[in-house]
Amino acid sequence: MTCLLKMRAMRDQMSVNERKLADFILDNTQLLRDYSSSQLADAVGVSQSSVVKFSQKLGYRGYPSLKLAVYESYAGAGMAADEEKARHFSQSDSPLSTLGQKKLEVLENTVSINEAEQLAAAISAIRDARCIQISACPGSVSVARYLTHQLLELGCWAVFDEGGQLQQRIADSLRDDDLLCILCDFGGEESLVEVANRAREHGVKVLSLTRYNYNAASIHSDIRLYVVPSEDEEALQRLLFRSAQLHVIEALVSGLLESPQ
Amino acid sequence: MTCLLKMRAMRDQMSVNERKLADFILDNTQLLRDYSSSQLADAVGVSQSSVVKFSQKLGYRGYPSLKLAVYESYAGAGMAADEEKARHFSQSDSPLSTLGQKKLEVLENTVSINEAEQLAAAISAIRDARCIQISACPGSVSVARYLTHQLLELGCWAVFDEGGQLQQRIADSLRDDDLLCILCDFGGEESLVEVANRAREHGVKVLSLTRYNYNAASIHSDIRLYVVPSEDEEALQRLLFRSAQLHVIEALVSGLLESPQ
DNA sequence: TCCAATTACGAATAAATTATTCAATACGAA
DNA sequence: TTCGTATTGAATAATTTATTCGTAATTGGA
Repeated sequence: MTCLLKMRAMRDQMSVNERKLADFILDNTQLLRDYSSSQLADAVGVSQSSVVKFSQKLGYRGYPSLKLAVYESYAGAGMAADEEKARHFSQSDSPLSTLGQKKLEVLENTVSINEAEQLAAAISAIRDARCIQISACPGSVSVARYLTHQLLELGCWAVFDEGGQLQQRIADSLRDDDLLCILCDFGGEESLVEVANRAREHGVKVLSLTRYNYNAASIHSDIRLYVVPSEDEEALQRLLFRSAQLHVIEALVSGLLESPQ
Repeated sequence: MTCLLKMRAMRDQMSVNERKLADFILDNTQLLRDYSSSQLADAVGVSQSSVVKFSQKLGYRGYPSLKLAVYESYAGAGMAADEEKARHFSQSDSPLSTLGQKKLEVLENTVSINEAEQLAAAISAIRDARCIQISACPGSVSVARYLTHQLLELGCWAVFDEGGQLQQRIADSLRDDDLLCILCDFGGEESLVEVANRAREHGVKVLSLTRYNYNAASIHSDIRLYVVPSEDEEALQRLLFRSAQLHVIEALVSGLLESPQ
């Protein structure tokens, strides 16, 4: 900030050419980036040596130093506020970055809604379980598969009934040191609630990851994790929803990595 | 961020002197501020011309450009990244938020490394393809499955050979209006490159999503998407890698949602 | 108003920095 | 091994930056 400020402050006590330079730089700060001393001189209409002397008068060793100082100054000021986005998620119309914005929002909400103790409970439940059954509503099948894969990779005995026809049978064979994971969006899915209830009768622990609202699946669970859906158009909302589910799952996996056994 | 990232990513395929330079710059980024090309050359122990050539090889006009880019990169990292992340995900220390930190970093890097035009090309390639074969190295199988599922849900004719034994056969039956998607981490996987080459002989377009470096799979592709790996301990790195892959895939899906048919 | 005395300015030039050429050498694939 | 390619640094060209110096403009008194 200092450099540009200094220029503004001294503007009044400057000579004609110096003021021309100062004004130009203050108005076209970002142009300086790729101007050499003589280019700047031409642009302003002064001699190249004046540019150098101007730099030195402001206390810099020469033109390159001034240039850098101006750049620092500009970056410091502009970044924090408006230009930061542009720089940060550089090409702002790339699908990656626009999605990134929304995703960030959803993930933030998801982070803030889940209580640390529920997560911790989920992690130790998974770690301590003998077998893990995973059940999902149609919209979360791909996420469920992903979870299953990750758990198997970690050495957990996880099973996911792709079609859903065997859900009840598998649940019936669970024991009290097993875990049932339910993934769904609304949490109203009849069959899932049914499975959860039957499992609980056997003393099986139930973990649910659902949309954040008052729903049947969540109510009938011992451990409750949530996802906060976005407010976008339906298809995109589903995408973001799964993304957030995946985020929670990644958190579980990373928790398991940190505290193995 | 891009410049320093690029250096890190390319480090492995650099020549001796180039690597020396890269290492020095990565380790002493802030020193560069007041080093001339020959000072840097002396500090590293190479010739001044090597410094210039290094700059040019990385895509800059010359040493001053590189210097500025490094400076931007460094400043950008210091401000935007750190501060912003702190603001967003700092509330608690639950597994969700600590993971969030790292994840954000990886995603940011991934966003900044992928060119918008490559993404756009990927999206239209998927949209226009008659059939899409998906092939993946072991570490990316779960991601590949996820991608397959999403594409099927969008009505794209996608197929993924789980075990990998049929890869070649399926590839051979692709036509020139088809697409082959390759997902892998290092991109060296023999069989995948082989599949890509055979497919290309049939005029099939190849899209790759690999770790950001100079790798065989990427080279033999028409459309190249990348993921920038983190520097964490291995298991976590893999987790984050997949997460970033998923992010790119989500971007593709969201792109397809926006421009259907 | 006029006259030093100081300051500002730019052309010319010196100095420094950066970029290119080129020849020697190292490296890899055949 | 051999050929072709890539890497490297010394020499040098080109560009950029800094200084010198002479002239012009400005200031501040008589």
